[in-house]
Amino acid sequence: MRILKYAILGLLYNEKLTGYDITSKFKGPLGQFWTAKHSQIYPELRKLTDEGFIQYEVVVQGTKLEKKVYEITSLGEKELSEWLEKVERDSSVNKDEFMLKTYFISAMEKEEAYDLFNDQLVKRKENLSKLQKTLSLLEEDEIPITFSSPQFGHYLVLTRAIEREKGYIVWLEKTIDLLK
Amino acid sequence: MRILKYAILGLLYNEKLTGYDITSKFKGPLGQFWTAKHSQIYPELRKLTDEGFIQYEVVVQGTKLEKKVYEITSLGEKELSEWLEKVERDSSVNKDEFMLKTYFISAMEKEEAYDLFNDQLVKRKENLSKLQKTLSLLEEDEIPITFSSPQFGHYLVLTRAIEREKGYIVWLEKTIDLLK
DNA sequence: TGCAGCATGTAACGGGTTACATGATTTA
DNA sequence: TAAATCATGTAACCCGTTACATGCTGCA
Repeated sequence: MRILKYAILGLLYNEKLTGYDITSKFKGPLGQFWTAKHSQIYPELRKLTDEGFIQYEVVVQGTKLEKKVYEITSLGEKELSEWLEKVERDSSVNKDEFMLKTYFISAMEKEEAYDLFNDQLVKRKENLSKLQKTLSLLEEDEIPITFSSPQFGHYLVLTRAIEREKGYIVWLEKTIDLLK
Repeated sequence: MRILKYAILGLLYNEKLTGYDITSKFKGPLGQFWTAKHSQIYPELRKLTDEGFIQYEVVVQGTKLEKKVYEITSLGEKELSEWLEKVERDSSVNKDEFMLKTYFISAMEKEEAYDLFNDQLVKRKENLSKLQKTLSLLEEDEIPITFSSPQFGHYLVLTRAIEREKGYIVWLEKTIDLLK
């Protein structure tokens, strides 16, 4: 129920951002666990502004380009806190089309399944190395990663995403062996 | 794009099922990676019937209760195969509300974060033990798990779900240690 | 006989994607 | 100067959830 609302409030908790910036954030590590397209973000920003959870300032870039720089209001911070405190009653299912296909593996030719699993293995490895590069960059910064630094959440999400990919890869390799 | 369509076709590949049966399937291990409510399933069954991918037979249960038992047509099998062969160009994001909150951990009180992580740990452990019980039952059956037995997909999905939960739990425990 | 589970549907609404649409700025 | 990127919006459509609505069957 309107989780995007909280994602935006959370992003604005630490810094002022434009709609475009928010869209970009979902292309980084955060995007491993939540995403939204700009076509969803702009109407949501409008709505949050109307509700008083955020406000914006028009900043002129160059000579003509007007951009809206959003910041969270105290009302918005309160709203964010309430969501953060609340435990979810039922964690939503992680839909995975590849695993759905796997469930129906008996309807495939063995060779076909082999190809499909190898393709998935390549993709997962690509994602893993991308994530590992991001982690290296984060660790290079030398900024100590402590609780209550905005880096901390970033770091936790990255390590979780990396471990998740590693686990997926191990399982894929094990399964590919069974298909030989 | 209409993945539920293929989920239903896949389920009907091995056995004849009613709408209710299909709904039940999503409550089992398959539901770890894909789900749908009956309110989505019945209209989809209607659509697939109109498209000629499935057909049904009315069976009377007891004295009055008429149920529709669906089976896949050869056209449906062809459609299913095409989907199974095709590699996904972009694997969809696994949305995870808990990880979204984690990204914003710097906006939480330490104690609050601690409670949240412990709650998640309990939930994940519960899910893990449920999955492990299901795996035991599957292995008790003594039916050899070979490629092209419908059990194989079931087995693969279960082992993947179990490994996924284990990885999540390890990460949660590691993070809880950091919060002490 | 009462209750859990079997069985099937529809309606309203909200979430999310794809496509349409436009224009400015920065950098190679 | 061309291309990539920054920047913002809308419209149509599909997917999915919640809620509404009904009735039968099997078992304790």
